[in-house]
Amino acid sequence: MFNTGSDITGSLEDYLETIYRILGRSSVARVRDIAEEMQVTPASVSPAMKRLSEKKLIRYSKRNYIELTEKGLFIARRTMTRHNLLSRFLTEILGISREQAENDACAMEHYLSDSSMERLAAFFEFLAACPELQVLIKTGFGNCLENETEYLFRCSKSICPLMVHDDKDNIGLELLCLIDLEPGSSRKIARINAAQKIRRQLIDSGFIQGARVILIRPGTTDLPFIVRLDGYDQELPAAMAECVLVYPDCEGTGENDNEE
Amino acid sequence: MFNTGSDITGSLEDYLETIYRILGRSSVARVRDIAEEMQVTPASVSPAMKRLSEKKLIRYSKRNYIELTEKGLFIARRTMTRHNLLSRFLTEILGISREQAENDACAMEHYLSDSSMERLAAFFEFLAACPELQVLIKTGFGNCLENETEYLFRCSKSICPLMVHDDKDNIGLELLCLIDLEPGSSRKIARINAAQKIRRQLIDSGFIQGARVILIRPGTTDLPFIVRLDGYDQELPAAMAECVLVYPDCEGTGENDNEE
DNA sequence: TTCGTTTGTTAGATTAGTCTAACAGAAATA
DNA sequence: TATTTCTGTTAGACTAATCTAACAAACGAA
Repeated sequence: MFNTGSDITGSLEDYLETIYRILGRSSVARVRDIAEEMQVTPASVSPAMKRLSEKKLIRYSKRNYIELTEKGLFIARRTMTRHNLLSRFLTEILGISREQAENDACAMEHYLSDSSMERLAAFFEFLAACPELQVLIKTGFGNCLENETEYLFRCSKSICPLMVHDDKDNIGLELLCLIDLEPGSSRKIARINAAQKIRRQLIDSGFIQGARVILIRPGTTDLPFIVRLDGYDQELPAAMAECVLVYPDCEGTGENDNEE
Repeated sequence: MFNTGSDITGSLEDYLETIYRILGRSSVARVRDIAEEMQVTPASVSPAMKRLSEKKLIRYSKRNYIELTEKGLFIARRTMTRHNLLSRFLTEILGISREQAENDACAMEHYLSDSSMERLAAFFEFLAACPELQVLIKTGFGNCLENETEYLFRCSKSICPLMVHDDKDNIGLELLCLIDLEPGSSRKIARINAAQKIRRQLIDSGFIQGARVILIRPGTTDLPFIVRLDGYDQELPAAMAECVLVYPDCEGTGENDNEE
């Protein structure tokens, strides 16, 4: 349905990757092994092997062992590498659980382009070359995630020794709350100051750092705020609007300007 | 084929997202607009609208305007948010071109789990709260990418003021080259010291930072090295093996230990 | 009001991927 | 050797998504 980089489908890439993985730990790969590993029936594997065989990605004659061709090996390895890179990013940088990361990576690996893959690989090399920076990111971000109950992102000297600004409660420049804006003002979101359910709801609705919001109509505890995002007006109960912190200047920090 | 988070397919999520985007900029959404935006024929859109209608994600009666239901709006927004997060990560952090990033994000957005999405959003908030760190990552990584011809990752004080180790040519601890290892030794990869084609080939083959390699048989300029990776032996011409730098100790730096 | 033009639907084909159920070949066992 | 078990294939059904070609409805303009 979507492009996969190679000229084969995501499903076939998965079959190749699975064969690769099996051959990496045992001497032969059979239909049954593949079916088991991929949680499909052998009846699904058979025709898939036929398709792979036609595309000259595996060597296979009926009821025999399965071998990867040069070309098949290449695609399998590349897919596996994408998988590893994505999975490592999710676990090592974002701190996602191994299981969830594997899940996500399994699906996304088919759609990461060559250039993105290369950059992601370079990113890990960069972090490896800068161990101090890597530690800073991991512990800093880890710290932020830990006090999830209050979900306050504070950049203090204890987290980030780079800080040049004063070690205030906040991040140096004061943030505004969405509810304090004048009607009609347009700002960029700096942070969602909420945890759990409210945080999830706001993020699902597109309230992410760097996104631009316009306050259309202020509200009260009874009357929801109306806020424009992506050119779309949506209602926001006061309890939620309170949690949206924005930059004080219209342009945001300028750092993340990705508007046209 | 793969799980999408919502209980609908990636294709239907795309339709919802497109409708959302169209309604964000104009007052009505018609079959023709959707077909044009998604580069499919109107004959493909019609049945898709029927499927969405059955799932109560849009309100649609034949030959009329298309409206999102509450539930459809929710899925559309969440998909869009995932898209934006992925696209921003690819452009802002990895420095991928906007076009390529859009492409990748378009496909991957359907498979990023809720928890990963939330973490990615938090990651941007974290960087926003630590502007110094953000600058460090962007400029540092950017610098590394720039001198692509020699593709040397050096962590010098000019890039990273955090450096506690000496400002040597290399990253503090000396790296070894794969070709200098004793046969049978197992090391983690630190960096690929090559650009362009050789770099691409090595990465495609799974030679990424943190991956474990075992030198099975040393080679010469004529005889390729044999190296084990993912339990798989592969031949590596000397010219390529020379570019693989590994950590001197068996455990790697310990930072990225993701072996079982 | 009538006739193009635009817009949307339907029919029918195709591809990919999955399943269950039935069958076939090979290996193991009695 | 005969029979049972394991393994793999095939047939047939189904779903999702796309296309082309033909048709139908609505709109606009003369």
